[in-house]
Amino acid sequence: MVDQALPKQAANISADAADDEPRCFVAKLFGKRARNREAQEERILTAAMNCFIRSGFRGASMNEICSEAGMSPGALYRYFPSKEAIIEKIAATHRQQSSEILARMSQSNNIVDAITKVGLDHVRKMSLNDEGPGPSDASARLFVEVRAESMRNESVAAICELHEGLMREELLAVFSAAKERGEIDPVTDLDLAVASLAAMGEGIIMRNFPAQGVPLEALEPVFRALAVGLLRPTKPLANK
Amino acid sequence: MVDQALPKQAANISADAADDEPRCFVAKLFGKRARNREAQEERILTAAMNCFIRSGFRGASMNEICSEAGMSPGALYRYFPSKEAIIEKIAATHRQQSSEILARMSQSNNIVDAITKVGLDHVRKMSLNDEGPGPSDASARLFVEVRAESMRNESVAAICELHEGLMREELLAVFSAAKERGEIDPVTDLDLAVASLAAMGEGIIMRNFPAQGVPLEALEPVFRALAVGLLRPTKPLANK
DNA sequence: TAAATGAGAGAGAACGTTCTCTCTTTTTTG
DNA sequence: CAAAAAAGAGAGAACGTTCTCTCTCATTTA
Repeated sequence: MVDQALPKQAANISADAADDEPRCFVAKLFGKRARNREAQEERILTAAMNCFIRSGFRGASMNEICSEAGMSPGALYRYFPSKEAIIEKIAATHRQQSSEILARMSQSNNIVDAITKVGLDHVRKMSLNDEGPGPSDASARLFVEVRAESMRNESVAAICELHEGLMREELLAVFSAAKERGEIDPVTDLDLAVASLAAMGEGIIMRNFPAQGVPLEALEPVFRALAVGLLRPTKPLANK
Repeated sequence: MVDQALPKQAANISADAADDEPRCFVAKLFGKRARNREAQEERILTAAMNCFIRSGFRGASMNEICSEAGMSPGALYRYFPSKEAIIEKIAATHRQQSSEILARMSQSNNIVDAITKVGLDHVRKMSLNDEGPGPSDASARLFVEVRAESMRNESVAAICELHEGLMREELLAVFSAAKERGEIDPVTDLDLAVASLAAMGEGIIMRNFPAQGVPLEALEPVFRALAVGLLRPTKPLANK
């Protein structure tokens, strides 16, 4: 008696889960409705990002975002409870993209090559405006905007700290491994090297060299010099 | 008849110009009134800077600035025609402080020492909050704020470009001199080195290491490594 | 038909700015 | 030098606009 409903639900999951008209509670999670909701949220986020790039977090109004999304305020507020929530979501997405590049850092056994590559990947990803519209320095603008906001908005600060902490950990792990392999001078302060590299990488992303006519390849020796200078790698055949 | 008034003014200039109660048109420039006006402008700018550090250019309201300055809107608008004008003035002042450090760059004949020193000076000046109140990363906040604003505000962009152009010129001149002295590998791309150094310096200032517990001295080897890596100086007694 | 979705007017607060008025200081006049 | 006139400085209410967000009501979807 009590357990009559449960087998029914279970049956529905296995039988109708892929249907167009789900009739059970999983519909909320996987049905057409849910898919539409996600699409709308995406639409809003894309529009908001364009507006924030154009006018800044504080400078862009909800009306501007609504227009860009082709949506009424009533509709938009069905998907996001506040402007703040949109800001936080966009800050999180943007910083996550950064940290994902680091997470896939190659475990090459040449530490200088590894960080040169990761630096270039980072700049490539954050600088080149893959989608058509918008200014070529779109990502750099968003980067600075998020950093500025994180300095006076606790929620955004926490979001940044989360992803930047991950990035620092990742870098530190790779550096530590290289140190143990004897690739790096044991005297090197790894924490300082990580922090310095991160800060300088931010500086380079912020100024958006590719958008100013400096080709990506030109940055290769810059990152290499940075890596050599900060990590003081022992030469392949050390002379000591 | 027509020129009766004029000699009177001229006489006043030579006789009473240094008095407490000037009666001629130079009073407008050097009198008590003018001094008071400057003091008030200063008061407004200081208040506005605190507000902008706290809430950002767009986040701070004119009421907030008025309260901080202990002044009514009516009074404030007597000194600045708009919020925009205050923003521009503060952006200009902040960037000028940066460029002034570069302008006094020592003409040491050791290029690595020179840029290490200038880098440290820059961080010291921009990081340490000399005045008492406000967060310790006040200058870094303003730095990021100005950079963000410069990416979507043409007036602020022009102000930044002015001072940053001066800084680049100064650096380039020093580097060129060093190159001619044979201190730097002739192959080095000086323009790229200048741009990279500037970008990385901005990154370091932005992250405000001193405020995060990293002492200034710790940054000395970082700047040194940066200089060596980017400029590829020839060793005192080159081995080629 | 019941629930989900959206449009759009609009509420209410906050915004940057201006206006009017008062008080003080400076200059001119008799 | 005293009185009158002008100019400067500031306070604070009020302006029109714009802000974020809500509410009502129509339409679509299942």
